[in-house]
Amino acid sequence: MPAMPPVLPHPAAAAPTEPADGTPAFSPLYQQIKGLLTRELQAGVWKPGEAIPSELELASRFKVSQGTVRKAIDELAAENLLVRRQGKGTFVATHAEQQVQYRFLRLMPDDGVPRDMARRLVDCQRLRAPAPVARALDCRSGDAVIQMRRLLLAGGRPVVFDEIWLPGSLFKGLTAERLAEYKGPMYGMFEAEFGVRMIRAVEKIRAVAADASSAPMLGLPVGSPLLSVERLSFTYGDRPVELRRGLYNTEQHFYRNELN
Amino acid sequence: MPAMPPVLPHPAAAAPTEPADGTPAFSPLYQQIKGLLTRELQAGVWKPGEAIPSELELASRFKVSQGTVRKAIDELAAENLLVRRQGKGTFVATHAEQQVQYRFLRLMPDDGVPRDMARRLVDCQRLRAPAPVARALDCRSGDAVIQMRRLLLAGGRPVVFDEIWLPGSLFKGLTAERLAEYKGPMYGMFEAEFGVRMIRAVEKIRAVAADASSAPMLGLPVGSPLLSVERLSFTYGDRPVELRRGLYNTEQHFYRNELN
DNA sequence: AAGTGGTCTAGACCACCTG
DNA sequence: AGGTGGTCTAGACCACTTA
Repeated sequence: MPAMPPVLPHPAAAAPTEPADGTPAFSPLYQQIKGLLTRELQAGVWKPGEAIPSELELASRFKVSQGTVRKAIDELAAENLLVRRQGKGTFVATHAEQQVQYRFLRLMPDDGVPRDMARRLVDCQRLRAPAPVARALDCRSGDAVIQMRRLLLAGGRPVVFDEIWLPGSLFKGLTAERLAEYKGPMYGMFEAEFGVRMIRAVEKIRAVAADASSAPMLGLPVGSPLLSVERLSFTYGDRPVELRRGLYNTEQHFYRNELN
Repeated sequence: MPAMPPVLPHPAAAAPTEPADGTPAFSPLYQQIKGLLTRELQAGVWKPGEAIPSELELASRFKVSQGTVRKAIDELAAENLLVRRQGKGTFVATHAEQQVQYRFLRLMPDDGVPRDMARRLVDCQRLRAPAPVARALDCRSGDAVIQMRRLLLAGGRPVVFDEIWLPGSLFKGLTAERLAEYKGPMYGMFEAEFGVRMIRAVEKIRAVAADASSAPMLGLPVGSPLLSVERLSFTYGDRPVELRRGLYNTEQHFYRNELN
């Protein structure tokens, strides 16, 4: 006698084949599980670096098979929200305690050996969002934002000049002092101190000429070609939470990208 | 009575746990299947755009379950070697007949609406590989290579000036005429006419100043900042088969990149 | 030894496409 | 109706980690 086949579709999967509005909207079970896990991550049920419950535990909690939980976790791991470690468990991804110091920084020295860079804070102030910044951060022009500028140095020489904009509402109490005293990557501090986790980002890259304000910062003559990297970073739910414009001196470094 | 459990490990999986040399070298079944499929792709058993055998067909051919074939194909699809189409089959990926005209070109106009660009061939000649080109293409300095230069134009204005180097051994018979007459993306021609398929690429991006030879090509004054995009493209087995250096005018375009 | 993720199987059913 | 990929299950066993 063969194993009992399921008699009914799984309750959570019982969605109409084609809703009235024409949108496809058929959601496999594992996608729903993925959504539930994402919401718990967003709510901070499990902190960055912590283990989430085991696959079997989650399977019994959600009343699905291990394989279904597994597929959900697979996708979250592919999106770098979770990290699997065989024999140990599945962990919430974190920007801190990471082998790569800057997960989003694609700059490499010409010899290809990544070395870690020193940081030097230039200034940090609260002010009202200029219109383009407000547009990018999806807040109102004039809302409180934090602007901060800093340098990254390789071998004592400035290589990157960053100007960073953060929504004031999410980063209350962020001051130059707290920035200065924190060790490790800035995104690590953001998630540990402010609960803001950068999930993904898009960059717009151009070549520009160094102007009178950026040239001295990088110790270059005005007019030198610089890589302009404008980055918009997102947290859960595709909410933009950081706008950053970096000017890179690419005389001894390059921006590395992989295509496939 | 429960279903008969497997009595022996699957023959193909019967690899020693720890070989003498210390390298881990445990290969799950689906990885071995993936390797077999990759070799058949490389050998050209199935041409770009064609369907490969169905999962059940492959499963019975390899004497494994459908799930194992499925996982192998999943990975190949994630690497863009195969394309799955529900209800139709699994197909060999191709650079031709693709919705995106240039799969590897990340350049976008400022308004974000991708338009297709015109091509203009500048020149195309065979010559002996200079040392740096030979090093990148993993051939001997002095070997025959094809050098070709061309422009991409948006709205009639030049935006990209490319210099492309190809190993002569793989592209016998490539001439300016054949390039000019071919419609569609160049990589599409490479795979259709020469059986060379670009699988992945790495790019090194810098900001440079337009020099006396590039500035006129792009209709810009000498010294204008340009994005320099050096791309090395690989085919199966990580063999480098194209070196390309593009100079992008980023006044009205930007290079778009996603991080996650 | 126990717990975790990783692999593999066999089988059922669903969604999609084509004759 | 029949074929293809896509989802889901239940269960076994393997590899890795920790105690």
